Amino acid sequence: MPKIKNRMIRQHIESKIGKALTDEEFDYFSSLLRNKSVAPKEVLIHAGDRCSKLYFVQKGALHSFLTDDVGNAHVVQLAFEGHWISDMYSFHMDQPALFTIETLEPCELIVFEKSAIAEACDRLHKIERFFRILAQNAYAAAQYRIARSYSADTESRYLELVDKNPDIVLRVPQFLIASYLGVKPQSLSRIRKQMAERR
Amino acid sequence: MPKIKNRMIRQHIESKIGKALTDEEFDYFSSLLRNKSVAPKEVLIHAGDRCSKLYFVQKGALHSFLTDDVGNAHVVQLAFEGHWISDMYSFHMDQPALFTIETLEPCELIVFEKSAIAEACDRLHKIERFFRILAQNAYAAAQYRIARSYSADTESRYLELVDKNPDIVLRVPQFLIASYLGVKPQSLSRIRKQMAERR
DNA sequence: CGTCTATTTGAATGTACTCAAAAGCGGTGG
DNA sequence: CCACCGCTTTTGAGTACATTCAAATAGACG
Repeated sequence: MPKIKNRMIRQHIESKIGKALTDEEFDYFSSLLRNKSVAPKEVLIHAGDRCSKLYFVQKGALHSFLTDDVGNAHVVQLAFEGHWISDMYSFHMDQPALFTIETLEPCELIVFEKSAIAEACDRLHKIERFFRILAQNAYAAAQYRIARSYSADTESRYLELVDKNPDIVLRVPQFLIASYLGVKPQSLSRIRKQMAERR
Repeated sequence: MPKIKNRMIRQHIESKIGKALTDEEFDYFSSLLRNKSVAPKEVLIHAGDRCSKLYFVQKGALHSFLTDDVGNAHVVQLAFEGHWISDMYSFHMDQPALFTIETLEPCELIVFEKSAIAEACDRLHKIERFFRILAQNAYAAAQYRIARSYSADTESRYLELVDKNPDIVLRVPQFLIASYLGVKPQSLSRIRKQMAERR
């Protein structure tokens, strides 16, 4: 029953734009999107493909990563309930995707096609605003992450990550967290050991 | 004469949204912004302040940087003609600025106040769209930069930077370029030496 | 219970770092 | 015009920290 399943996204939109959608507006918007269930370890987007979708996470966890020339994977984003994930570079720039996006858990997603978003933005000013705010928030978060990567060491960033996302250590394997923080799993293991030894 | 001075921004907006603004629309928009000339080495935003402005660079060069706990500066953005610069984190999140923004050359800027942008976005759907696309592009560029920082070494990123911005070596001191690339000036100097030795 | 993967630990290595000093470069004033 | 000054860039030498390689331990799952 999509009305129930999409309640989360309606609240999400309304809270971002700071005003309510009419039922008519939301029904229209709702008709443009679809729900998708995905098993763990499924790849939604392969690096190199074109990505013309945005995914909203209703339930589950995913990560995006890139593989460098020597074959090492680097986690770029970890996404949980209420987050968005996609290859924004590919989506907005019409270029091959930089990242691969893969589920970590069974996921309930809402899929937004690029064409549907374009249409909704044309038709409803409120939806255009929503996506403006979404992009701004994402950009601000990216800036913050860049800032932290310069100004804080791995230990601080690990603690901040766990603090903001307490269940991350249960839901995401440590080697992916290490990768997200930009270090090797051995290094994160040693950092955690040091922290434990200091109590 | 503002009409002439703002022609650049009008073209910029129209090219981003893919349609023309009426004279009426642009005159209204134009009335909300102001021009500003700034001498080199002037600080526009101090880290820690609230930043409620966006700057569009008509002429000149600027950089944003943050200072870490041990006093090292890290360049986050280099902005030239046709670019935007601000502390987007502060601007969108209403938090203290992460970065300091400083001119490198004499600059001609267009200043957008947050309140003016909010008003223009309310009034004109086209302007809302413009700022959506702007934020999306900025985010995509940030993702690309993160991807490159993982997958390419400093030498490749230096070459890419110079390639995309040939006059950067003339306009920006090398130690700032090094900082932008995330290394010490000594390291960039050595990298350049190695490149020269390989011919 | 056995297999596969993740995590931990150890030892050696390497790359960028710090400290330090010299050389280069640009602008100012004598 | 040249000498000096401040700042940037280069170069050298030693260091530190994450990395690599390797192996052992621990956990998860059929």
